[in-house]
Amino acid sequence: MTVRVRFAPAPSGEVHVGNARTALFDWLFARHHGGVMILRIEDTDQERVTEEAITGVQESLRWLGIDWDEGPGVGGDFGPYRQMERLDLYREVTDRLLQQGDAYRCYCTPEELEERRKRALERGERPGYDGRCRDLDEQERAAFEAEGRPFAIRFATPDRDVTFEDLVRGEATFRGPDVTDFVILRSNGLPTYLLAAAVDDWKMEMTHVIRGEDLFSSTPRQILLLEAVGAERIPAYGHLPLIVGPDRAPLSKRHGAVAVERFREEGFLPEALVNYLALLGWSYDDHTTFFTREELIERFDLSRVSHNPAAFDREKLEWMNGHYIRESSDERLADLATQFLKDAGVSADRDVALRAVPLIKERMKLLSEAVDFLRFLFEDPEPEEKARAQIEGSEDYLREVADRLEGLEGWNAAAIEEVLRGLKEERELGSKKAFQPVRAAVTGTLISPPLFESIELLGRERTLARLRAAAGG
RNA sequence: GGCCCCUUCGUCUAGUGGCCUAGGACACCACCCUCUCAAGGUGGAGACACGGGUUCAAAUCCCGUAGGGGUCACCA
Repeated sequence: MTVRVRFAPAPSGEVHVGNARTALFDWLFARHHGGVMILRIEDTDQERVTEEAITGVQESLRWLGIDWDEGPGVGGDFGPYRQMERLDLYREVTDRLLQQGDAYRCYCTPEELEERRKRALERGERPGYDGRCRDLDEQERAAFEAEGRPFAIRFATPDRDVTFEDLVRGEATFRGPDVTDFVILRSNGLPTYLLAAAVDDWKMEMTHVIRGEDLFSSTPRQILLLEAVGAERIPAYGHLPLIVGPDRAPLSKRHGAVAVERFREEGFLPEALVNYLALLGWSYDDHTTFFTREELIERFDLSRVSHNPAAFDREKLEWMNGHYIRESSDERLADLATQFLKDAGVSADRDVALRAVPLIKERMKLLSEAVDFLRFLFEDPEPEEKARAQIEGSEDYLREVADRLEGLEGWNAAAIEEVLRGLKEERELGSKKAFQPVRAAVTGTLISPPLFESIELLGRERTLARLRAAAGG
């Protein structure tokens, strides 16, 4: 049997890392088993889903290197892969359920439901649907119809327990009375998640449904639904622990960046995010931290997925990103750094960036840091406050440095270092006194790539000009 | 509130009754290296939520308590 798994987002904004992690695990599971990865767009909530977000999901997944075999852009034998293009299917299933007596029209208005839910909660009772419209008699029904009341279609859940084997948490049982009747078709004619997802999982022949823990309790409802429509096979379900913020509350924007796209913009490498996310809720052994994509695919196993919510730790992600930056080729880093520089409004030259990359690759945790490190190579610096403080009082010294550098025969880091160290010795200066004013004058900052190499890269002409400008002419 | 799940260093985790004096990683501290900042090296501090059992033996099994999370939507 070919493993078929799907990632089925409801694109209403940017891709949250929690969803990205779910997508990753779906993908790793599919690839590990040589199965099929499907991307399905759950766009039945017309209020929230946007076309832009639908494109965004695909871009984010592609950036992460998560590809799909069926879905938007690639097609497949089980399409269409957008639920809004499958409405006939859902209506057909709903009609069948209605005919079988497994579903009924519910005339309760949202206000009434809200009111009753509130009262139930106050009385300490279960707030789920109370089944009021399930047993309306002909007269009551006729009255509502005559009134022209809009109605939704509810599934009449059978009064029996549902047990299933969860792929990550083991056997789970839901008691009949705890699974209340739920809406499958809204009054606007669109299906709810419960119906659409279940029907699609069935029709698209999903073998495994791996999703977030927030969907855990929708499982019995979907199983009941599939049993009622006579699905020939019901997928195996697995629920992943949620990702929470440092305060253990659900991870959200107030915790900082949570969207994949934001991480990209901030200068994270996709392999760093993937490696980090893989380790959020999953582990391989007691010591392995770095995994290539291939190793992840080979070793991924749902049985090693944790059961408890994991806190997102941005510092560890950054550390890991630094590791991957150091591992990256200078060529790739040069491309990326140039792009970040340009996005920051600095007209950077790729060849210069390539020569500078070896100086900064072990200094960055984020690619965006390349901007501050390399800016001085492309534009004359406006020394920051602390840099100015270093320059003040060192004017004569800087002038002397300029004079000596001007007479230098070769122009390379070693020769430049010799000159500066020579002067340092002559004047009996400490390292700070000797080099920080120069760094300040040349780069406009006190934190920069190594000085001598930076000066070499800058070139004699610009170095002398900056030194003399700082010295007051 | 009902139901369900979870609870090992601050964080991610290893651990499936004796290998645990509880291992690794991030973060933190100290030292080394050093032109700034990093990177790197060495060392350090730091956890089995609590209370009862079971057992020769429990982080590991059972019960309870506390805390956290999920869900009970015409949102997914």
